[in-house]
Amino acid sequence: MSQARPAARIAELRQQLEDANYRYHVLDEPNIPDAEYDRLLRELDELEAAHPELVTPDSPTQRVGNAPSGKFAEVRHAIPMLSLGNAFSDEEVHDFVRRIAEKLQRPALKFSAEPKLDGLAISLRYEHGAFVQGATRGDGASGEDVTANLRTVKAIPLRLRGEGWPEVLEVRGEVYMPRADFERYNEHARLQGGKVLANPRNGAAGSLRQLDPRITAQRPLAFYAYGTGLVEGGALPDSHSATLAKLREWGFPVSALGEVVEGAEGLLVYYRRIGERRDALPFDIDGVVYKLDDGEGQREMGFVSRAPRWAIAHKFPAQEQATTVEAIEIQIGRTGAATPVARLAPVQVAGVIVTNATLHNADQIARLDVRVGDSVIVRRAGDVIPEVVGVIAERRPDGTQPWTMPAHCPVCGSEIVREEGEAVWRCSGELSCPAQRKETIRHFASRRAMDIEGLGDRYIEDLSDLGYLQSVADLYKLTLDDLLEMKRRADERKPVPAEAGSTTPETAKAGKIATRWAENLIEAIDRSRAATLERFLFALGIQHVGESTAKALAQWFGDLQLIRRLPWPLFKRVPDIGGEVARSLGHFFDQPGNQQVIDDLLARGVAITDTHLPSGRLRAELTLSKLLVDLEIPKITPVRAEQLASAFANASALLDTPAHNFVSAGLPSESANAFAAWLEDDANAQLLSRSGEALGTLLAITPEDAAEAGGPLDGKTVVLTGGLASMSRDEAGAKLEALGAKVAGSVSKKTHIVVAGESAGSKLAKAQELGIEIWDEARLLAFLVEHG
DNA sequence: GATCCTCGAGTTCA
DNA sequence: CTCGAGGATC
Repeated sequence: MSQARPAARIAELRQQLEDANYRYHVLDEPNIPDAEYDRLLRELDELEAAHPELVTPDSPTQRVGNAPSGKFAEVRHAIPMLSLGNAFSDEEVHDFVRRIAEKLQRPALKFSAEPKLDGLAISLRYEHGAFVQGATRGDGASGEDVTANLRTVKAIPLRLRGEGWPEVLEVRGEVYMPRADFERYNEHARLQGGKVLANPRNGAAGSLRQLDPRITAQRPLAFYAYGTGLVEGGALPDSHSATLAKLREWGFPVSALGEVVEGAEGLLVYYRRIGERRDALPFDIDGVVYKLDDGEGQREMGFVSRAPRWAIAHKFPAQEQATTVEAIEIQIGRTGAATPVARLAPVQVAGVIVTNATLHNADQIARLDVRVGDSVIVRRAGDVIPEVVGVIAERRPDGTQPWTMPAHCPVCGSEIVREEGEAVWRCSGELSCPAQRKETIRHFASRRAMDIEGLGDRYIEDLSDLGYLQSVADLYKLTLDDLLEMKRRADERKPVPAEAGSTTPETAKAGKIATRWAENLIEAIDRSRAATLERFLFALGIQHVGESTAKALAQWFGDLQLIRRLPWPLFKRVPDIGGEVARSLGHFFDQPGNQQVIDDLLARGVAITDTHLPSGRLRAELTLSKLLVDLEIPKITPVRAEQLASAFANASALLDTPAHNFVSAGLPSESANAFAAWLEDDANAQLLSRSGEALGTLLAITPEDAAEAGGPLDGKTVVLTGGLASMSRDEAGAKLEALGAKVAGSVSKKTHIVVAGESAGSKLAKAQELGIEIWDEARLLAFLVEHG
């Protein structure tokens, strides 16, 4: 750099920075890394500081102004910023096209179509190529002067590029916040304890209304141009698409998704294509906009009140809606978990009517401070499940109270309690609580458990309320007559609105249908009698025992009679079962009521189809030292357990042993005393004795051969995502497991292969990010064929 | 004790 | 799908 010619260097730096900006925001082809950009900007800043006389308002260093202005001035739009008519259905789009075709008497109309960003409409005024004023849309006739804030938006050029632009040019477009930037900003704000933005749209709007442009400069705002306003001292091309192309040349970002399409069919195809990509786009859109492309046609169509007749916005079903909370009720789950659910005034969100939304737990309610009577924003996040995003504070009616968890279960009246350090509150009624009983039955009968088809929620409700089902075992006691009687009584209880003049033949028909239903259900229950151990264990609904743990238990121990009598520390020999889960299993089997249910189930014909000996892999795990560690005795570390195990032959030898004998075994006196003290508790001594016996029994029956048949996928972790055409994901998972793979539910760096089916989502994205091997369905099928 | 990875549990509507 | 928490690992 030559000190003698700072002006030349300044001009060069500005050019480089502007080019970089243009390539980044308009062409989407960055040419220099961010760090390099920052370096150039710093150099320019220093040069300008040394030569203040060379600073111009359109320099890239001058984006962020200083003094907060007091208030926004009003700006009158030379040409009003119009609103657009809306279309919500295909029919309305056809009407729109038909109206134009009739008036213009022209077939094959061409439209310029582009996504409608969910941001804030603004107007930018350029005089002789320099950005002089920017305003919000306001009411369309006049808006607020937010020039200082708009200058901080890097996607907005401070001076126009190229040539041929009019002396005065107003550009219209949308300021928005890209979704990823919004998330990043919020994450940062949360960490700093700052204010979190409700959604990208509000974020963009709020950012532009900041009085201090230095705050706006920190917000990740972006911009797309979609049209023009006043044009003086020059002319624009006479079609919308060509105008957009010109704007792009002059330095404005223009949506890359814009297209020129023909006729109503073309518009609808475009609408669907964008709709499919909606979730994957980096920004929120609320629809697409169609504009008649040629200027002559536009002029001929003219305006109706304040909207052009040559353009329309075709909206997507709203993903977020406002509604009111009519009540907050709690639901009791299978484990007694009390989940608050908001009852909402019905509202259409993303195509379905939503009346309920989970509030997860009491903490969540406290965080959002949702109250009965509040207006709230409801969203169907990504998939389908509605959630309350936030409260509209301004609309809170007077006299509302913060919500609190009720002290008693609304179903059984038992106390609702919360374990130390846990997030969930639980009804303490256990199986005396009808709600928990019903949920337990529902879980038992569910598809992935015993798979009793036709036993819907309503019937569980009725059967349970009318006393036919005290426990899951009673399912296998039901007779055809029971079911028919139940149905009759249930109908009496809550009669179906009786149709006047209902005739006998109809009643007979209803009777036939009921009989048919009952027969089918009885048959389904009968089919479920043959169950795998894995499904059966899962169906019991033991806390912390889901499908995966149930499967591990079945594989390692193989026999229900063994499992149901195992002291809890032995469960810890199975990988992924720790103290918490082991105790939960022990607690379940310790309860006589549960053992009775199991006995009843077996007595009524439930038969485990795959009983076998414990897995050979278990043998290596069956040592006294491991058992001693699993008992969680204070001061007994693996090293101390090892010492005890080598000095004593078995668990019973440890009983009734004075502490000094433990010291002779090599234990420090502290550990020896702690162990002796632990043994003094009868319950502990008994647990040790029982566990020792169980250890011996297991050792006696566990086969020696630990070798497992090695499959081609041994040791590989596979994740399935998306839909497969040739089989269900479950089937594919079973086949992969048969080849030795471990099928996991989520992608991590430990994953070896991801099988991506149709419309795979975030898991596929994550796999690509982590550079994990990805198979499509064809690859999977080829592999399965190759290996049997 | 911290961190990463999984699993369990709960949830909506047609 | 998302959250919370249990288990494994360093």
